[in-house]
Amino acid sequence: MLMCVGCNNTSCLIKNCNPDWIEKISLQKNTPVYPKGQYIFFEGSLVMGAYFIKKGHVKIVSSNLQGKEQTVRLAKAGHMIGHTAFGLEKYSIGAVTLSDSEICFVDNNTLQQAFLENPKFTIEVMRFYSRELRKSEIRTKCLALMNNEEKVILGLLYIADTFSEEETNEVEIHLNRQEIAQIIGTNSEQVSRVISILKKDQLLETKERTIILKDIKHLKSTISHYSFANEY
Amino acid sequence: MLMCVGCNNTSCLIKNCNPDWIEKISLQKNTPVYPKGQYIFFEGSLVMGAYFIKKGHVKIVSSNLQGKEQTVRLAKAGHMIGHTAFGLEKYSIGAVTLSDSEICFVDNNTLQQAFLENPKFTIEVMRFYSRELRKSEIRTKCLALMNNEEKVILGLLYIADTFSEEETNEVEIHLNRQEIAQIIGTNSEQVSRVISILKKDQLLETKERTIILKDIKHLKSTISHYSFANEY
DNA sequence: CGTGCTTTTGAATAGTATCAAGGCCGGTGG
DNA sequence: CCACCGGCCTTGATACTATTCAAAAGCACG
Repeated sequence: MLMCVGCNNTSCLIKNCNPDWIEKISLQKNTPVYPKGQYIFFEGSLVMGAYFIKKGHVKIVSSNLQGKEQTVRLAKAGHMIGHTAFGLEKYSIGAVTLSDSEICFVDNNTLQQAFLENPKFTIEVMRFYSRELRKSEIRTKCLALMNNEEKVILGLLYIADTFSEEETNEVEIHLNRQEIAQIIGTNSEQVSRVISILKKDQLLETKERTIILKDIKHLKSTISHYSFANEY
Repeated sequence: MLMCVGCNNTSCLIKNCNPDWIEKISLQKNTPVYPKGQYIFFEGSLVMGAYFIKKGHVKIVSSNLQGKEQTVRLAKAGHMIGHTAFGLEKYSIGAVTLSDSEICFVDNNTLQQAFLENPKFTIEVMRFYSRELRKSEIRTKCLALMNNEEKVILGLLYIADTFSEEETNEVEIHLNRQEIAQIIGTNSEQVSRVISILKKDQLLETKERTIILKDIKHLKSTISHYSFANEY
């Protein structure tokens, strides 16, 4: 049994509950270990509760019936995925791990009670959703107005932001071309082309199949006219 | 002074506060009347509080520095716009009325206190943001995967959903081609072309400059393979 | 009844997606 | 250890879609 007290994930939203509730949630939740590439929940399945990422990286995906898949959000430790539903409701999105992950699941009933009795917790969850909504809306704008090259740069920066722990000017990316393409709504060939151009411009290197961004600041500056602040 | 008690907007989130807080907010808020086409707040301005739409329709917009504007969300009575910020923070988006509107403004301090003391209110605001996030993510998918014709249909349905009060199979739309184009990330010519096609197919009529959707159900069915549920 | 804006439509252009082929590993099995 | 196989990546050619440019028609307003 993994207790929340002593959990090293300082950004976990559950930490905003008061001590007895943190213990209550500790006892109720479970925290499976997901290997890379595993589904956490599927599009169309029933919502039983919410997931709090303790460790690892996750993509939120949505498909059409022809099987084309779009990645609509990336999430990392401290993020909440799934959502809180009253009664029966189905996920309109799915979630897949991008790296080995540990993810805490809390069921709807416990969550509802926790919300009612822990205002600070509820407020922080609300603010989390509010922030994510803003980010999603800025992404909508970018995907609507940008050309392919700009979109690829946006995607790489978004991935870098999600995957790098500390502030740095150099980040490694381990997603393949297809996965990057699905984040920005294009195909793997286009991603490959843009990466080739950026390689010529010395903005990144590729070693085997990992991409190494060499100059995050410069990359950011190339698309900075689309939004102020570092929100993807 | 417009008091919340007796306000006919049943879907207002503030109604979830307890009676004394509803009165407190009533006394503090103010409710300007905005004519059509008016800015409620600008991209880049300071966040002083949140706005609750009492009456009317609003578009949330975001621009790049070249002046191209994208509409990222539509909002109607009962929706909350702007967001709750701690300390100094700037809007990354702007809001413009699409029809004559009445919009209640509540400042940050009052809101913070209300959140702390009205769990039900906070929960409903959280759930509102959660729902909007899901809708935004489904929109991301649609805009990424759809072709132009499908996007126009999506846009028309989204507008119809926002503007029509009751469930009906026929809705009038009073936005111009340019405004529709900005919702789906294209230009007015494309919108015009698709509308011509849909007119030939008897799915809509145009009278002067208003668009009348004649068969919402049929329009929905043409893009139904992109998502289940009626979420835009 | 002009004047100016929006809409519509066509044609030219640019950009993106698709198709196809070859190269580059990494893994497997001889 | 090496050869082969399969998957991913890269690049080019082609087809297609969407954007841009332009012109004419429609409508709204003074």
